[in-house]
Amino acid sequence: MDTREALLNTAEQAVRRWGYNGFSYGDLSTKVGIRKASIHYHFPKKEDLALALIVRYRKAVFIMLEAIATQHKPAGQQLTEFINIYRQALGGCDTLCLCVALSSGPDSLNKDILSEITKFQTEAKAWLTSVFELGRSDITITKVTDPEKDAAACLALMQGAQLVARAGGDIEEFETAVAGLISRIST
Amino acid sequence: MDTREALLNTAEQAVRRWGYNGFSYGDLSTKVGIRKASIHYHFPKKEDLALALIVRYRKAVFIMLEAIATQHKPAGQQLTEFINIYRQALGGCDTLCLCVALSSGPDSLNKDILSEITKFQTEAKAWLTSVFELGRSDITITKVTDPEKDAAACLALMQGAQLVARAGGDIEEFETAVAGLISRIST
DNA sequence: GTCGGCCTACCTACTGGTAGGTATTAAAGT
DNA sequence: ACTTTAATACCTACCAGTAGGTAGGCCGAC
Repeated sequence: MDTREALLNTAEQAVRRWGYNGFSYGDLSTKVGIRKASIHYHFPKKEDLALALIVRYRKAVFIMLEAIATQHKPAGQQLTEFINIYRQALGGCDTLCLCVALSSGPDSLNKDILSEITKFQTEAKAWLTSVFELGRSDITITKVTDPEKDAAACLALMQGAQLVARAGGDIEEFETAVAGLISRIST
Repeated sequence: MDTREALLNTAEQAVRRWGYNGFSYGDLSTKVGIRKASIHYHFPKKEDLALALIVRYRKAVFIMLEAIATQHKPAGQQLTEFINIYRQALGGCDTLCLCVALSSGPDSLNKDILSEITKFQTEAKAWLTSVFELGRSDITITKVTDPEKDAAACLALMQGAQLVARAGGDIEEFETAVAGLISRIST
């Protein structure tokens, strides 16, 4: 397997579980089976790794979202699939969306990483906005008045629901929190 | 000033800015003007400090919530004040609700702290549930069907909105995210 | 004379990061 | 064909800094 990719995969798991400060080059080295110093060959600074991580993550998510959009399903169904992404990202209530995990402690994060997080959120809101717009016209999402605000609220709800569910260790908390949104989807 | 309280105040600011790993006894010692080792006299382990922190925070918040509840204002107004608490907790977009800050990286957090977070969220949801129940009967909150789910969604929305706003560094992101909820409040 | 509250001095573990060396491979020069 | 060069991908050994935490002493107040 590609070492670089193995490093990214391992680091991603760690960050989504414990946040940016929750992993070290030392941890990575034992888990990937490579000496600590060798990691610096692939990612000179920890920030480089983090940046590569979130760029990869953002692209991966938006490949998924574009795939959903190009199928031209009803808006309600697209929204359901969006919620599913966040539900699945929770795993066994011990992982978060990488963006949520990183945006919670942006102390150690430099400008580039922070702007990547912002970019992720901007793109997500844009995608959601068009879904809510579609939902208003194809009537598969009810009570849509301002798609942009709905999109912002939806994204915040997903992130918050992940946080609450993870803290409680119970995915049911996620379900309860998003139930209201789901009930607006009409088949 | 009471040293113990000064430690808690300083630590709280730090945690709300940078999370649990974002402060150290070394930081505290310089900021409070006490030697590092002396902090261990007040809080033998860092976990002890964190626990004291969140217990104090939870109690403080619920004194505020009870104060709001006992005034017996319309539900819409109570909800507005709840939102205000979270808005103010954001500060200049560099602080979070202590619970949000802590629940984002629960690696280093032991059982006691985690159960305090859960307790906070349970109590918050209970408070919100009764507000939404009231809102349904006094008709100051619209579209209330399931108060419990509304409460869970509301709490998640607040936490998520804080996260998004903090990452973007713009309080307008908070406003946009909660606009939909606010629009359900009828005067 | 005991105890609260603080101190100095120190410890181990670990952090991210650097310096410099070593196989292996592939291309380039003659 | 044979050598040289260079890049890749790793290594050992080390660094300064910081983390949380401990041992034991000092001193004023009751």
